[in-house]
Amino acid sequence: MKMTTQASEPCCPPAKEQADLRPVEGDEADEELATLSKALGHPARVKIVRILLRKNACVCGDIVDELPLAQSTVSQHLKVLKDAGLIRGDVDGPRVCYCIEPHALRRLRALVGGL
Amino acid sequence: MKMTTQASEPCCPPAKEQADLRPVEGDEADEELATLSKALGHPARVKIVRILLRKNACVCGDIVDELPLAQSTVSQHLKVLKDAGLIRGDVDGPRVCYCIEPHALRRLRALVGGL
DNA sequence: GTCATCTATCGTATATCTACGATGAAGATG
DNA sequence: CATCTTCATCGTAGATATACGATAGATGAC
Repeated sequence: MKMTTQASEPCCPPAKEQADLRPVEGDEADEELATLSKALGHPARVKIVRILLRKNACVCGDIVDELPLAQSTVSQHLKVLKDAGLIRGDVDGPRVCYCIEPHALRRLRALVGGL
Repeated sequence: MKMTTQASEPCCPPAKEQADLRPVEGDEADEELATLSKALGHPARVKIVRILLRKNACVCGDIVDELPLAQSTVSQHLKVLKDAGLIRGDVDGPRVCYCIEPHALRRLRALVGGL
């Protein structure tokens, strides 16, 4: 029998809305926008982000089931998103719970909006 | 003597604001967001987009001067942006005038905002 | 026509990306 | 302890990206 997504304790609390004062222009902003964009620059990764947003909570394990890709490939995509700061992965026993980093998404929106 | 950016006739008129009714979710939207993001996924291309936005008009020729890259490399980046639909290039005599495709940028904002 | 200018394209070398199967590490279960 | 589950990492093959110099094509100036 398989337990599916039984997030008893939320690993990603609401997180207080905190203003991001960094500039949306300049070399650093350019690098940042490029990094975040590159991370979103693959359909599978866009889908992963949507999955995490849709459930609006940690997703512990069954991301692979929702994509037509091998487990190792999904793990690689998750790593790309994590390295870019867009998602977070918290170890919860035998599995890892992934969730969105809301402030990274807000930052991306700010940077794209600043164009 | 070198003529610099003497855009007598604007190749990129204001373009009427037209609502984009396409969905911001689903497989097609995912592909679209991935394509646009990928195009922005390099600092040089972010800078190019900013240059075009800053002048708010066609830029005819001197994009290369603003980047620490060879002319052929800049041309390649421009092609990536053009293939993604983010910019347009109009031949104007001996040079080519590049400008932003405003609706593509709006579409990107809508897609990112829809996350 | 000849020359200069601007840009795209070709060829090329190196690096990164993307995908997979196989293996390894950590925790749960018996 | 032995086993199962879950996920990361390794190794690898093929594709794509990135950068450059060299070259070609188109246009304007002479």
